[in-house]
Amino acid sequence: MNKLDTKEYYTITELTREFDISTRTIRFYEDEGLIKPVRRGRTRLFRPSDRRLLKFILRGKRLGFSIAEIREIKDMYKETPGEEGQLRLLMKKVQERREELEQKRRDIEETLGELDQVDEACLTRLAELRVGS
Amino acid sequence: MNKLDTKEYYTITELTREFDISTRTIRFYEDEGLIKPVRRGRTRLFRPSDRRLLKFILRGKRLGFSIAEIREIKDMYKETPGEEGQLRLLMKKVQERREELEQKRRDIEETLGELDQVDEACLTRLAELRVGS
DNA sequence: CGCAAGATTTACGTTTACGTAAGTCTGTGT
DNA sequence: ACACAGACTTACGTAAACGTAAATCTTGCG
Repeated sequence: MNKLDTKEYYTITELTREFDISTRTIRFYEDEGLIKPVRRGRTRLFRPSDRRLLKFILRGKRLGFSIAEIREIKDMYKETPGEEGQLRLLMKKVQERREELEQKRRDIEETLGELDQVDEACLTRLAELRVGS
Repeated sequence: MNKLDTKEYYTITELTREFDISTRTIRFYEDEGLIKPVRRGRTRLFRPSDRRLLKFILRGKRLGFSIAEIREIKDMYKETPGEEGQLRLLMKKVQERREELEQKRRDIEETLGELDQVDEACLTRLAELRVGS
């Protein structure tokens, strides 16, 4: 279906180039148990699912989450638990993360607003220079 | 005008309590040149502007920015430069940060969407349990 | 066959952002 | 006068997230 997702396997360097990260970083994530590529001999082979996971990790990093937090969030996607207590616990965690993300979103809006002000001040100043202040 | 912002000075512990951080953290930010509280003897006195700056720093941290990045962003607010070249440079930096923040925002939306899915799956599962799956 | 390219493991090094003593100093209440 | 709370400096310690170097291993190509 999707050309980008139909490739059987990716090599580690393909991924480092696509995402602009080092091999060390990818291997580190594997050490941390976040990715589990298959092997041909000693060589790692990354499936599309591994690639998606890597994307997920990097997205988390951009949002300032630690490896531990990314692991926790990843675990929430694992499988819906069967027992009610576990379900409630999971929903609680989901809610916490949601609130955290909503806070981040507010932080972003505020910061963007401030940047807009800087930008406007710059434009004003530029106009002044044109006229000759 | 604003009660929360009319206090002349805040002590370091007042701020640690308000923002739930340690004195070490605040002093560290001062060492990094981000805050410059005045002194009465050796004791630090934080003005409302220092408090706002601290808020700004913590907001940056929540968004995953490093101290160095926060410093850079803070410097963008400093004063609108007079020279055209500097103005263009500043506007370029502003634009870069803006794009970065917009990326973070997209990341947040995606993550929130996924969390919603988890939540829904939980609710479905709960309903099944009620009926007796 | 031989070698350069790209993969691997092992392991020590480094930066960032504080944590955590240890020892002082100072103002305030009793 | 004295203790005690709260602030300070100095400085070593640490967890997280990789960077980097060294020493193999494998494999396709001329």
